This record gives sequence, C-alpha cells and structure tokens, in this order.
Amino acid sequence: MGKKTAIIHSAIEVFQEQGIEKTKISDIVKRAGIAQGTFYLYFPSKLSLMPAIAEVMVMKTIEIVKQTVDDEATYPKQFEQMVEAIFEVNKEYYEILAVIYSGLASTEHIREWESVYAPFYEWISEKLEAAKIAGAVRQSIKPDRTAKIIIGLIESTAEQVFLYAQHDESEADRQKEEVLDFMSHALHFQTVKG
Amino acid sequence: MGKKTAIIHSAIEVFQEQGIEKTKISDIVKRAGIAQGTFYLYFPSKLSLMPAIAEVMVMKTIEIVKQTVDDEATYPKQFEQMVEAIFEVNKEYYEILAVIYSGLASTEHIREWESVYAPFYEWISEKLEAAKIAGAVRQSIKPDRTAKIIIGLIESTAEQVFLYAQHDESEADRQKEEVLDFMSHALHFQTVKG
Amino acid sequence: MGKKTAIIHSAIEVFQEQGIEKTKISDIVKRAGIAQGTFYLYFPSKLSLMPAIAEVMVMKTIEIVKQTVDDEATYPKQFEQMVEAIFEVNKEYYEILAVIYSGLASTEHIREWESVYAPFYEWISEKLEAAKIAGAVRQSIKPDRTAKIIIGLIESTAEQVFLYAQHDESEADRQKEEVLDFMSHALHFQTVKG
Amino acid sequence: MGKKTAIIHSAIEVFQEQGIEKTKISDIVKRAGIAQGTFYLYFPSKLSLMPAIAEVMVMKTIEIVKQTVDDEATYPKQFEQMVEAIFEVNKEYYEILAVIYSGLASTEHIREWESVYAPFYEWISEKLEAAKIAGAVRQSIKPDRTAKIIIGLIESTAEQVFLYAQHDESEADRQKEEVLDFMSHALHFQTVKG
DNA sequence: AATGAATGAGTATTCATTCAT
DNA sequence: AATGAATGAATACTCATTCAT
Repeated sequence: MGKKTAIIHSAIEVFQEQGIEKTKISDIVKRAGIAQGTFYLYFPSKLSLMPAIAEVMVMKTIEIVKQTVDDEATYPKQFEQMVEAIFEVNKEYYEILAVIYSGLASTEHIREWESVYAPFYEWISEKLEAAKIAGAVRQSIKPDRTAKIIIGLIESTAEQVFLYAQHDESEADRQKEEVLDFMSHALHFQTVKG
Repeated sequence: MGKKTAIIHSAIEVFQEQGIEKTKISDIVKRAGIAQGTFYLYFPSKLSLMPAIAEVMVMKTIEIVKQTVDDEATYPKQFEQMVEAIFEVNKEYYEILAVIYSGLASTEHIREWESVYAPFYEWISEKLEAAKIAGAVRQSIKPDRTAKIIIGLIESTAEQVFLYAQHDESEADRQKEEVLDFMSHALHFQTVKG
Repeated sequence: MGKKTAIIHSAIEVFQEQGIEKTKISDIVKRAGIAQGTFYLYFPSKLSLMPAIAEVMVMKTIEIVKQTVDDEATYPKQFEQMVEAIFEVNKEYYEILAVIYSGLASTEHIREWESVYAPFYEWISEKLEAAKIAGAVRQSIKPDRTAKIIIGLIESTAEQVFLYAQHDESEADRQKEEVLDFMSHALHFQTVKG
Repeated sequence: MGKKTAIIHSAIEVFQEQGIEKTKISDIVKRAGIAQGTFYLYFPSKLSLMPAIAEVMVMKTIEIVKQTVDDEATYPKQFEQMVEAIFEVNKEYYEILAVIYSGLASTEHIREWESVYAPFYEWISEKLEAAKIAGAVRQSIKPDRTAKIIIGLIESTAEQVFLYAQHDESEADRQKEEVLDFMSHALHFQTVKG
C-alpha cells in the first residue's frame, strides 16, 4: 500500500475515533507509521486531505450499494435494496460522514464535491434509465436530475436519523420505510423485473 | 436590540464573509461594538453560538416560507410555493447554511439540532395533515415522518445546486421543477383548495 | 517599567548571551516575566524587535559618547574621546551589535536604520559645525556628510578589531590610534579649545 | 564549471533575489540543476556556504578595483578610482553584500572573515607602501593598518548610501566626493605619478 | 454589566540533513 | 559521485478564555 493511501486510511480511522477537530497530524502519521514531514510530501495541508477522504467514502458507499443491489431483482426491489444499503452505510459511518461534510464545507474544496459524487450520480442515473426503458418507473422522470434528487433524499433522511436524532434503531427502520414509500410513489413503481 | 441579539447577528454576518474557521471572537465583538469579555456574559463559549445562530436561521426560513405560502391556494400550489421559498432562502444564505451544518456537526451541539428544526417540522406536518384531511394528498402518508423527508428532500436538492454546483440560475430552476414534480407524484397531489 | 521596555531589555540580554539565531521568543518572555502571548501585543513578530533594540543600543552609544566627551576640552581632545568611547562600546557590545546589523539587514526593517542613527549623526554634525566655527577643523568639511563618514569610519574599524579579529587588546589600541591619526589629518585638527 | 562553483553562483543569485533567510537549500540546488543530496558532497552544511560566497564576492571586488585603477596614473587619481570602483560594486551588489555581512556575523564563521579579506587588505597595503615611498602620501601612515581603515571607511560610507538610505544617485555622488576629500586630507595626497 | 489587557496551552508546518539505492 | 524520498526536531504564532478593575 502506497504511503498516500496509508495516510488516507489512517486519517479515516483517527477522524472516526476522535473527531476532526481533535485530530492532530501527528496522530495520523503515527498510525500510518510514517514521519511527520512525509505527510506534507503527499498533502499540502491538513484540510487538503478532505477531498481524498470523501472520495474514498463515496467509493465505499457505491461499492456497498452495488453489492447489495441484486441486478436480477425487480426494480422496486432494487431501489429498496439501495435505500437499505445507504442507510446501512450511514449508520456505520455517520460520524466520519459528518466530518467530511463539515470538512468539505469549511474549505475551498467544496468545488470538488461534484466530481467526487459524480460516479454515484451516474450509476443511479443509469439504473433509472434502464428502469424507465423497462417501464418500471414513471416515464416523465429525467434520470440525471432524479438521480441527484434520490441520493439527496435518502442521505438526508438517513442523516436526520443517525446523526441528529437519537440513533434509535426502530425509529430508523420506520423512517426508512416511509422514505421508501415516498420514493415508490414519486417514481410510480411498477413491478417489472430488472 | 439587546447585546445577545447583536452578537448573533454580528456573527452571522462575519461568518458569511470569512467563513467559520477564520472567524475569531474578536471579529464578532468588534462588529457588534462590544468588548471581548462581554461576549462571555452571554455565551459560555464560541461553539455555543452555533445553536443560537441555527435557530435564527431556521426561524428566518420558516418566516419566509410562511410569507410565501398562500393558505388560500390549492395544496399543490402551496407546496410549490414552499419549494420556491426554500430554494430562495438557500440561494441567499447557502454559505451561512453550510456553516451551520458544519458548525453543528462538529460540536457537541448536534443534539440541539432536532429542537431547532422542530418548529419547521411541525408546521409542515400540520400542513400535510390538513391536506390529507382535505383529500389533497395520498392518504397513506404519515405527516410527521413525511414532513422531515420533504424538508430533507428540498434542502438537499437546493444545497446541491447552490453550494456544490456552479450556482447556475437556469440549472437551479430546472432542478427545482424536477424536485417539485418528484414530490407531486410522491404525495399524489389532487387539486383541492387549501 | 512598561512591558514593552521590559521585552526590549530582556531581548538584549538574551541575544547577547546566546545569539539571535538560538533565541526563542519563549526565552525572551521568560526573562521578562510575561506570558508568551503578551509579546505579540507589543511586537507583531520576532524580527520587528530589531529596530527597537537598535534604537536602544544607538541611544546607549550616544549616551556613553556624550558622557565621555568633555565639552570643555580642545576639539582634538574631544574627538579623541569620541573614538575612545565608540571603541569602548564596541568592545563591550560587539556581539549584540553584530546581531543588530544582521537582524536589520535581513529584514524589511532596513529603512528604519537611518532614523535610528539620525540623532547620532546630528550630534556629531553639531560638534563638527562648532569646531569649524571655532577654526579647529578644516573649513572645507561639510558637517552633515562628514558626520556620517566619521561614524562609519570609527565603527567599521572597531568592528574589524572586536568582531572579526582576535579581539586582541593591544591590537585594538594600536588600530584605535591609527584611526585617530587618520581622522586628525582628515579634519586638519588645530588645537583650539571646545 | 564544477558543481561546487555552480552551487556558489546559484546561491549568490538566489540570495540576491529572495534574501538569505527565505532561501532554502532546495532553491539553491534547483537552480544549480543538481540533486538535494549532492549539495552535501561539497558543503557540510548550509552555513558553510557563507565563507565561500564571501570569498567570491571579495575576489570579484578586488578584480573590479584592479581593473578600474590605472597603475600609471598619479596616486591621488588611483585612490579616486579605487573609491569609484568600490562604490560601483556596492551599488550593484549591496543586497548580497549585506547578506554576506549578516551571514558571516551570525555564524561560527566569523573567524574566516579576516582571511577572506586578507588579499584585499594586502593589495591596498602595497599600494599605500608604494605611494609612501614615492612621497605621494603622508610618511607617518602605517600601510597595513591604514589599508584596513580605508576599506572600512569607503565600504561603510557606500553601505550607508546604498543599503540604508534612499539609494539616491546624486546623493551617492556627493557622499562619494566627500569621502574622497576626507581621505585625501587624511593621507596628505601629493600629486606624484604612480 | 462591561471592559480589554493579559494569559498560555496547543500544533501545523518547515527544511536542513540523511541514507538506501 | 549522484540521487531525491524520507526524516523529525524545532518553534513562531494564534486566539479562546479569564479576571482585575
């Protein structure tokens, strides 16, 4: 594993354990097993880590979503699995995700956000396109735009539950069901196989 | 205007101008026209400002939404106006809103988030309840839960457009339409007067 | 004694003891008996101390020169005393003087040098003027210009002896005599009382 | 050109452009076109560069002085040319000269100063000796001592003008004349051919 | 309640130097 | 001789908070 990757993964771990504010560069490099100065060979500053971490987290989310979604299942089922997966990731990583949001928001790196999310948007968009062709969803949706809306919808709901609320398991389940229901009607799901 | 209010409004302005990270207490008190020490008579710490600011911003949002929504209009129209209003607020205050999200997320004050948003959730919830009784929306929605989902949906979409994307006016309009369309189908709007 | 003065005098002492490069702000404030942050209430940076120190040292030099020079003595005698005094100061403070030169030279503060030296130039200039009127020195000298030349002459010679050479006592005496001789002829000393 | 020479000349350029304090070894090697580690094959440390640079600068000064001084001219003319040349060098290189002074002064390398200047002292001393034998200058001067005094005199005056003052061209000329006049009287110039 | 001078803990960053290749 | 990635010690400066007035 390259030193750059080692730094990113070390940072994710330390951030998750003690929060971004309390994390010193020295903590990150210590866990990564490299010298303090080496950090600056790969990242010009502490904040410049954020986009790299964000990218890793988004890629991880995409991976989990892809693993969870069964391409052979009906489209409604697939979108249900997608909600399931995103809630799962948010439950596991809500702290580090909050850190990324605040980290990206508080720096000059906001512009990179779009490119970080791009592959996720794209995947959903293609899925919607296929579902549309299959007649499984409302024909009037615009896949590109709806993809962004759906991700925002699911993630904001998951955040509300896991980050800001009491992290109540059954509450999470009920809200997950409601958002799936909301989405089902929004997309006019028809039971057609994927 | 009391000194406490002066501090909050001064902080909102300074945060908006230079970002939360770069803002010092001394900047805030300077603009508020008070002494350094006076700050601590009203707030125990710098971070304790955040919930107060968040509250002001949410109240401002509610106020604008209430002003924009015409209680006499049909429910679909009212929800359209609501989307309109929330997009408007996000366009104007996207920077300070990002600051609030990150400010709240990075502190111990996350717990207060729910109570800050409570009045907004409640207002939407009541609106949904009324619409439901009037038969203007799908009967299967749960107003409480759907209120949270709707706010998350609209705000996350607005954020994507104004904070992370290129702040493109026409792009914002198209995405606004799409989210309204999405919501309309999700709620099964029927044209019934408010 | 004000805190600012305390800082300057503490710095002079510490610089003299351990050199400018090795001196930390923490050393200076420790000796001055104040907190680290207090330093920055009075000086924006470490280097900005230099002009203040230089001024104190030049004032100290002027003071010693004035004390040593007997206004009642003949002019040649007075200039002899002046050389004597400047050599004395350089012998005592050659380290701190070197520090000032390098400190001033290596910063943006060079411009302040002239104003720091101004009172010294002026005093010598007046002395030359009086000597000229009294017919004790060559009539063709221009007091203003010659004052600068004389100070440069004496100080550079003293520096050569105390800073760069082996700090040899008798060597210093002989070079002092030679520079006085040099100056006497340059000024065409006539024995006239001051 | 050997790598050692390349390093020295690169350093002189970079020092002149950005000052000694801000210059990193990496800047020097980059311009010299060699690797970081190669520097240490030729110089044991950063500071050990200083005497080498000083030597180059002093040699350059001597060379220019020798070129400017016409051995066939009368001695007074020759000394005038010498002043001219030294002022010229100081005008051109005042920044790097200041750097050398401070660089040498702030290190352990002060001791080397004398040996660096030795050839310059010697050349002037011989010139004075010859002038003395020719009866062109005062017989009471001691060539060795006076050589040092003269160099200090001219260089300190040039520095005052070019480094610390406003770098005013006509001011420089007038001060140059005054120092020449001062020197002429100090040496009791007689017009005798060189 | 208000002031603002004083505090001092806390850390990101730099860069001369090393050393395995 | 040459390289340049890696090292890690070292410190100026910031700024939230305190407290005597």
